[in-house]
Amino acid sequence: MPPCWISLRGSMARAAPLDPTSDAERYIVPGLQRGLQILRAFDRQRTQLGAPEIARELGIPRSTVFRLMQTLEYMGLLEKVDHSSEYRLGIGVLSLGFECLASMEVTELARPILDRLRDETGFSSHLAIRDGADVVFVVKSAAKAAFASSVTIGTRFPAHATILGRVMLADLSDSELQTVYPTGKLPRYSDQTPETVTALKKILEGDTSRGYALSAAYFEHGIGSIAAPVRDSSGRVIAAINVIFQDGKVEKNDYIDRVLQAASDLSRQLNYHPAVNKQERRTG
Amino acid sequence: MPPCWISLRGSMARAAPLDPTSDAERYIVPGLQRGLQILRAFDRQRTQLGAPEIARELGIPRSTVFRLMQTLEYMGLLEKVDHSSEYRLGIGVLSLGFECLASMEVTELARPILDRLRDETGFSSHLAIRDGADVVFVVKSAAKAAFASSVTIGTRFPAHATILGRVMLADLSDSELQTVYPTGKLPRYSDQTPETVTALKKILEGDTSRGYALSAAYFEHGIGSIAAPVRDSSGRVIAAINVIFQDGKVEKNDYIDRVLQAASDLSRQLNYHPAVNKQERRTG
DNA sequence: AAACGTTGTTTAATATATAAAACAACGTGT
DNA sequence: ACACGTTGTTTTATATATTAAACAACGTTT
Repeated sequence: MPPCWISLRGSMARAAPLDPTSDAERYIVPGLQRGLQILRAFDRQRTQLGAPEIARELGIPRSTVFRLMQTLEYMGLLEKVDHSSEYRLGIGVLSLGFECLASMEVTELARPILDRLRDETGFSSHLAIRDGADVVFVVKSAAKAAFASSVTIGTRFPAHATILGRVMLADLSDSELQTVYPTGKLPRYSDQTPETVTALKKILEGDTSRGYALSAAYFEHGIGSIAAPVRDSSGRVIAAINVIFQDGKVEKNDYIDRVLQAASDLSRQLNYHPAVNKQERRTG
Repeated sequence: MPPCWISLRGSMARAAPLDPTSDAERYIVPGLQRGLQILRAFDRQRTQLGAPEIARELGIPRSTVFRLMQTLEYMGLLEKVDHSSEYRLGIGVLSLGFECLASMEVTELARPILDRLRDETGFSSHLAIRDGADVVFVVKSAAKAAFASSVTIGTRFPAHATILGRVMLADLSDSELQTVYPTGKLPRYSDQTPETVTALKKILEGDTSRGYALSAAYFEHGIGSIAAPVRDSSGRVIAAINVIFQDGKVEKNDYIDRVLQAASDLSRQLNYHPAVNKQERRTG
């Protein structure tokens, strides 16, 4: 069963602005906010929804949802499912997402690199970026083998529970970590997931000194992963590359260099110039 | 220079509702509509925009745009570019588009088929669906050669001017064509683009009898293409598969069967059962 | 340096969307 | 056949978003 935290509500406001005079939420246009909330109510599990269902879930009056959905249909973001009264996401939403992707330089450059990594290792490889406490997959090169990655582009995971995320979190300063995790508490997904920012930092220190991260038992048993950071010209980590495989069946060390190399290649294309004490690793 | 009709405004309302009592546009929520218009103002050419610019372009008061953009930022669909006052599309939009893709059965099934087609022919292959008078690319398998497809997922083209589009339009009845082209006039993109629905129908008849469509001089000189329709269990054309190549340099007939086979494979996976008089074609 | 055009942000009057209520049209169970 | 719960749609008073105008803070030009 697909895990429920592959949810798209990651970067999204859950509640309506509580206090109209509160700082960040002072000028929120409800019509727009709720319209977007409606769009986000659709996901892989629930691909088609009716107005009443959404109204209940979001706590918005039926007639308002009705109007909003009509607007969304008019804009091509929703479409009526056959002749029923339910809606599903319309192809119009594609334009948005892909324009976003297309405008990200990294993704353009990453594709051939991921493909090569996939060919070299035989594993599915991904490029992900961080959005707050989430990692978001933006490019994927699926393994040709029977065991291939099932994550799709746009999928979100909790950063602290994935290798990809750890590699990116490791670049943050203490104060930046504080911003990402204001409470200091982290949700658990397996018995190895760190529970507090302090515990997370310990793990990150190890990752940082090695320059890559191993194993993914923090999140899901049986899935192994190797990840390495991608840096831009300023030296900051802006993304991460990984490969995934069935844990225990592979000798991880054989692939670390490949992943590091791919990440390093991409970093170089982004005009990252490694510091002097950074050693080049190469296989063979 | 990239052509301007690779625009995402295809399925979108250009003007605000003119007459509030007119039929289809009676219940449009302006806040939502304009918020989405703002999102759509971003494209490959203009990846970052400021509020004044958008206000001018859409004819919306500055202060309104300001509020809408603040809402969009709050929802994770826009993000401030560094510390300037400009915005770019945020990663939040990915969640929308890809949930849509993920919910489309075709795309899941199409990928391996497109990859095989690409490997067999050496050309970039695509799956596209039709949205009104547009074709929208939804899956792509890029050629490994130097000459690869530059279209990205989500790209829109005028259907009547592309092979992919013709293959899908050919499945429409006269009345459906009427709905798609109410005026009967078609914009021209090359001297071979049909100008009227009547002229288009002539071409479509030929495509239908052959079961595939050839050559793309209707749209852009120098680009060749072969496309074939994908049908669902009801027998209706729901998508189309194509390969593209540099025109004149290849013997098209060598590849027609491959494309037909790929389209047929995908159709069969969608539970399409060909009619009795439909002959199976196979190479070798 | 002063005048000007930008732009980001806020205010306040007015135009407008909202949401409760009501209606119609279903299906479902009794 | 009737009562009941759904749902799609429309109305209408009221709550709310909109927008012109104004302010502040820039950078340019003269």
